[in-house]
Amino acid sequence: MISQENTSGTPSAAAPLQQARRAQPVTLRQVAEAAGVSTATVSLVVNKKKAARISDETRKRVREAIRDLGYRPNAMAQNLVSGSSRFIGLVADAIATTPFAGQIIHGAQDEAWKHGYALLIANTEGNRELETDAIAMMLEYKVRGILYSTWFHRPTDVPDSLRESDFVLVNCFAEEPGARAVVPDEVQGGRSATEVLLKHGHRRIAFINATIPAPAKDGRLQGYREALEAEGITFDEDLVMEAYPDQEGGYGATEALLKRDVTAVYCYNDRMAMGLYDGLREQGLSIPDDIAVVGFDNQEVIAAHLRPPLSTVSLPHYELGAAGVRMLLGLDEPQSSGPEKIYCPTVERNSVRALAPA
Amino acid sequence: MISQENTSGTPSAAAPLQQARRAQPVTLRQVAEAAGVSTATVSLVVNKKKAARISDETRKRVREAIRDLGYRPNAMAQNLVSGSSRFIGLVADAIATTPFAGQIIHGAQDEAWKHGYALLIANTEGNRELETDAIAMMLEYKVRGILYSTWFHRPTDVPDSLRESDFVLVNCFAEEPGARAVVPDEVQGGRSATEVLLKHGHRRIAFINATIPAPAKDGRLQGYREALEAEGITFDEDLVMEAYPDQEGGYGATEALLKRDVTAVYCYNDRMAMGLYDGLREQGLSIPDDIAVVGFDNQEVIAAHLRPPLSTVSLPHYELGAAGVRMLLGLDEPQSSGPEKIYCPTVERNSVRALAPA
DNA sequence: TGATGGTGATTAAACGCTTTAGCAGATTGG
DNA sequence: CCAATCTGCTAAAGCGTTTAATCACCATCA
Repeated sequence: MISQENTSGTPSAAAPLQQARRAQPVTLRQVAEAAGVSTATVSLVVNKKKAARISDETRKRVREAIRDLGYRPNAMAQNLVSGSSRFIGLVADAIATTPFAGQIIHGAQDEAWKHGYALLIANTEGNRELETDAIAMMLEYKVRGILYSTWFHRPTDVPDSLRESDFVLVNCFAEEPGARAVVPDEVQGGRSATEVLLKHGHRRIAFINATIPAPAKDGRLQGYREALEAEGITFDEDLVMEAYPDQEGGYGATEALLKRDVTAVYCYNDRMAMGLYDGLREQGLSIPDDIAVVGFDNQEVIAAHLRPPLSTVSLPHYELGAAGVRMLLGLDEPQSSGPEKIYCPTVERNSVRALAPA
Repeated sequence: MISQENTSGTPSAAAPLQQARRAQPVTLRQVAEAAGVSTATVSLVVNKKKAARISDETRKRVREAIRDLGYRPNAMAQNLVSGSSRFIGLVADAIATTPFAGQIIHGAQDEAWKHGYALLIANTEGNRELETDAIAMMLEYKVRGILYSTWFHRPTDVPDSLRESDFVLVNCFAEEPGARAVVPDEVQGGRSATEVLLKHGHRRIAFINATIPAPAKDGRLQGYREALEAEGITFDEDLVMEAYPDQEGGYGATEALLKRDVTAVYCYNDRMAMGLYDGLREQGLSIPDDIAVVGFDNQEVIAAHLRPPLSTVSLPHYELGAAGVRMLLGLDEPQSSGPEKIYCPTVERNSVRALAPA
């Protein structure tokens, strides 16, 4: 633990209030000298090579030296010599606005660590230039591969430099053949959302869809249809409305919704549901007694804390991140074609109640 | 662009549907050979050393070789030889639940990149074991230093291994002398929140504080007092209430609030304000006409989309991240003592209106 | 003419580690 | 008793860079 620069034991005068100047990191060689062995020997015990023939005596001496000196291997030197880095890159387009990217990161990190990889993350906030720099940085660190993720499910184009590495698209996809991708299963999610309502006896169920085109818009609608039809209910186009997918949109849809005489409504997302709550309340209607509501996305801050707490369908961001890593590493059996679709689980809270028999 | 393993031009049969097997990264040596010069020469032109004497002719040949081969420097080799890595570690305790950590990351990354550093991020989700592993990983990558961040402002203890590196606490602090820290200026924030109300003519202003102890609880209250007193209004203890700092808490505080006969209320955070909105609406009261409301935190999903949009005070997470990096790198002049306090700007929306003269 | 200086490059060592081949000495086998 | 085998360890090469030292060549100058 002795600094090579300052063996006097007194704090450097140059940095009086600062933390003590860090010693140069301890190297293998220093451990070797301290233990009176060669660096090769130290390396062998550090890496617990079973095959290596080292006496228990020596092993012990080395381990003590390691402990005494506080040795930490230099991962960069290891990567250099092993020829392959232990990094996986993750570029995200919006880490700072929703927790969605955070959940992807969380999942990716857990899975990556499980396989001995560290995550190199870059946040681009939609800035193309930053993105290019970020990918360049990852390429220079010779990452094992790159996860290219977006905060909402959408088509994307593959940046040129991305192609210099192995990559997987996460929560987005590209037409480009050979571009592997993981996305949420919107259709199944839409089906699940509708089934929650169906299960409680609702038959006339409205769907407030988004106005803006997106895979979610089509998928969630289709899921709604499928669930209805599986119950023998004919799809009624009049029951699907459209609004801008945020609180204001949901609020604004209230009037149109009430004209439909439904007992339940499935909203494109939680934010719309939040707005709708306000609209419904203004009309003196109570949830879930007068009308049942389900959302989509499971945005905790909103869904779990609305009054009553909102039943919704969860976007599997954590799983997307984890599955992205597995796909990158080739651990899942390869998809026959198209993106891998991840299941969207439903989370039931209190915005749906069994329909009282008429 | 020619793979050493497969020069036939046909895709490897081993990976029919997969992406083409990546070629081994191009090295300096290969560029040197292609350009007919030594590796030293290539290195010199890559790094644009002004001092180096290289003919334009050679420079051009080298650059062409670089372009043709698609050369990218190996950052790990660079770090190795330069003796110091270009990494800054950032450990966060909750990236997956709120966007707060995301904003810290965003700020830290921008500032780090500005100085040529890449961010090595680890999410611990409050798991001590993960945290230890994360710090170990960063230490092995010989990071320049570590930013240890928490998602809400609180005291923390410094994990032992953290001390092996330079570090800065971000959004948290420790008694430990020499532990540098950056935190939000809660007192100023509380003052600002109150001033928004004062500025619009309000005099009887309630404060719904949190029940759980935290620097924010004390600081925001003190700011409230200071702002009041600066206006010559004597602090009335009866006007400060306490509730659990979430939606339910805010909702539950409605009744107590209405007993106080105030024209405005300042909530400990946006989530409480959200609950309070519900409570007020149920009482048939309108915001901001019957009562003005300000929150704290500026949680976008909530504050910007409540009806009416909530005026609030922003927690400067982005700035915390950036300032953390600057402090780590020793770019800001050192604080005389205690954590550096970052300004909390107010963001005015529509939940406050000038008080009509009585 | 020989010293001096400038130009444009190269050589070689070093960074911290892994790993293969090999060495010396002890033990065993025939 | 010598060869073969085993045991415990080390020497040295190599990973992809950077950089100080050096070199060959040519022009200039006294």
